[in-house]
Amino acid sequence: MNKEEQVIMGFRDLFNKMVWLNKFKMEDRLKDYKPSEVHCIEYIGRNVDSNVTKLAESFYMTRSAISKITKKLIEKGFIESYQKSDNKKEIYFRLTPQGKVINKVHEELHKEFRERDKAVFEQVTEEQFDSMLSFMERYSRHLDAEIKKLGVDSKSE
Amino acid sequence: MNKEEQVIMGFRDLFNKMVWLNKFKMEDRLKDYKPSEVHCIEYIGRNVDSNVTKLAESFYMTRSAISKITKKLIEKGFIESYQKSDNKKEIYFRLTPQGKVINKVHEELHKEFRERDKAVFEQVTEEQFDSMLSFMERYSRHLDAEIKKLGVDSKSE
DNA sequence: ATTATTTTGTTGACACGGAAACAAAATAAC
DNA sequence: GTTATTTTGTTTCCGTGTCAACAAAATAAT
Repeated sequence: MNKEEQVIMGFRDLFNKMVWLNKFKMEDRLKDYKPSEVHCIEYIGRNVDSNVTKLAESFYMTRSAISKITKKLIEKGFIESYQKSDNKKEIYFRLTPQGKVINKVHEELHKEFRERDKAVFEQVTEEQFDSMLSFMERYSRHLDAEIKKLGVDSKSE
Repeated sequence: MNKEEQVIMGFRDLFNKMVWLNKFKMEDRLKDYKPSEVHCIEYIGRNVDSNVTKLAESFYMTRSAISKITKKLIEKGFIESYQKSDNKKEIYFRLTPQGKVINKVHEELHKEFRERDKAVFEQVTEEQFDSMLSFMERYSRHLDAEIKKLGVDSKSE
């Protein structure tokens, strides 16, 4: 197995591991809240005028799925929807005070994760950081271009 | 946002993007086969004496899920189960000729993905590769240790 | 040897996410 | 200004994965 494959495979395994572990911790701390719900709360907390479409694109999920999650979050009172006077189609979301509490707990958890992984990151030099970041950015742009190709192709069929 | 967060977030976004795109391509080529099924076929093709438990641990999924997937794969004739004379409990899997065909197609696809991403990897120096790999390995071991802690704690409760 | 515990795999109920079909509003085309 | 197309969001149906409960075999404890 060459190094490219090692990077990809290691990448995948590491990611699965991290998601699994953090999900475990998350469910322990935020017992009644689903990961996807918390994830949405996080996004809505960070981005003003979030809507179903933006959330879906950001999470690589369907609008259908997001629509259901946000519906639940509204029922539970963590987010509320609002519209703008000049647009009767788009529906935006913002956190309620209750939602902000959840967001706070979520941020605390992330802080704990960072603390937990501090030792690993401390061994990384500035150059290594920059090298990894530039690699990821290049790779990401590359995939964006590939995805764009798909979009064009799928519509031209 | 500091560099650690950038790495983690970039990591997550990049991974989501890659999974989404490759899933798209995969479903285009292997129309009737589900990603999880193909994933299992890949693992069983690589590892002798695969069983439900090993697959579940490797994929960070429940035995329940794997049990259902493998059941389907047997019904479809892609894998077959066998046991050893000295153990009437454990059930192992191996690919059938038909399963090997799927595995072949799957490998072809991976080759295409590598080809597609070649340009990105060509810009990576040997030192950068080693640096990334050692980082991932360290991080992975670190998370393993954390997961191990969980196991001990959850049993000592 | 007998009993208790752990490991391994399966099943049924349920929740989550995707695909498709849909309605309503906004935008583009003419 | 009217019609066609696109965008945005929702709902229904269905497949997949998790959880909990379970049975059977293997292993540990005594």
